[in-house]
Amino acid sequence: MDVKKDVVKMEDNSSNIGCGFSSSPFSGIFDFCEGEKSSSLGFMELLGAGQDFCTNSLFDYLPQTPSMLPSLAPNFPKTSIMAKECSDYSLNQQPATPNSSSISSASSEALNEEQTDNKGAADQDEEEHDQPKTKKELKAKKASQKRQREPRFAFMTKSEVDHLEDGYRWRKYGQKAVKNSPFPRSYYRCTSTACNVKKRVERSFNDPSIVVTTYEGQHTHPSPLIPRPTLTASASAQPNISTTFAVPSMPRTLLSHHYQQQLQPFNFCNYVNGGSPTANASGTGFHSERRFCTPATGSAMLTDHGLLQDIVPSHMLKQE
DNA sequence: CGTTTTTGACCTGCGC
DNA sequence: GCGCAGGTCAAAAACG
Repeated sequence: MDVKKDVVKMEDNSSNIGCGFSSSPFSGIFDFCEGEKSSSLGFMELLGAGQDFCTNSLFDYLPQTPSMLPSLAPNFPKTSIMAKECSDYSLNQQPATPNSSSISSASSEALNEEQTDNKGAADQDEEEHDQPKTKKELKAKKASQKRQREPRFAFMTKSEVDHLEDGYRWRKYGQKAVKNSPFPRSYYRCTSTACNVKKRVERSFNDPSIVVTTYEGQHTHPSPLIPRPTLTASASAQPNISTTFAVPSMPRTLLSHHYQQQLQPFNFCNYVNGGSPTANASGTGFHSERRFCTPATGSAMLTDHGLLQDIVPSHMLKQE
C-alpha cells in the first residue's frame, strides 16, 4: 500500500537555522525522523514513496517562506517547521531501523483502521443498541473507539518555550517520560467541546532547542484566539500565500482537505492560485503540483476556506 | 469557584 | 504470559 506523505519545512528570517538539504535543519529533521542518519539521501529514503514530492516541495516552498512566516505565524518567532502526515509515522526518537518498528507499526495501524472502517460501522450500530452495562465494558468500548487514530502532523519548532501558542486553547491531560530522552512528552487536548483534536509536545532529544509538536485530528471550530477574516475572491487568487499552511493551525486545514479528498494528497496550489493547478506562484515551479493538485479540490477549497480564514489576516491576503 | 495542571494508576499494543 | 513503552484517565493540587 502506497501511503502518501506530506512534508513541508519552513523557516523564518530570524532563525539561524539553515536552508537546504545539507544544512542543520534538515539534519535536525532527519535526526528527528531517522535517529542516526543525517544526510538528505537518508531523508528521502525515509520518505519512501513520496520522495520526489518531498524534495520538490521542500525546495519549492522554502524560498517563499522566510518573509511570510513572521506575519503569518507571529507566535512562532524562531521557527523551523516540518509538517508531515504522520499516519504512518511515529515521533519515536528511536532510529527507524527495520527493528525499530516506529514507522512500520504505525503504518500498519493506519492500514488496519482503513480496512476495518466498514466493518466497524456495523459493529458500531450494534453497539448503539447494546449499551455497556458495567464501567469496565464502558471503558473497553471507549478504548476501542479511541484506537481509531486520525492522521497526524508533526511540527519542528526552534523555540525555548515548550507549549507554543497556536491560536487554539489546549488542556494538558498527561505527561510521560520518553524513552531515551531526558525530556518528557506532554499531551494536550483542544478545550473546545466536541473537538477531538489532540497534540503532543516534546523536545527533540538530538536538539533540545527544537520542540516537536504533533497534531492529531481536525478542529471542528474556528480558532478562539484568532479572528476569522473573510476570504475574498481576490484573496484566494493571490499567489505566495501558499506558505500559509505552515502556520500553527495547519493541521486543521491539512486534515480537513485531506479528508475532503479522501486520502488524496493535500492540494497546496489551490491556496496559491485559487484552484488552478497549473499556476506557478514562485517562478521556480511548484513541482509538487503534479502530485498535489486535483481538479476536484479547487471547488472544495473555495467552499471551505479553512486555514486561510482562520489565520491569515485579510489585509495580507490582499497585499501579497 | 471554575479552570487548568500535575501525576500516579491504568489500559493497550507489541515484541520476546 | 510477561515486560515494556506509549497513551489516557481521573483525583488532587494549583492557579487566577
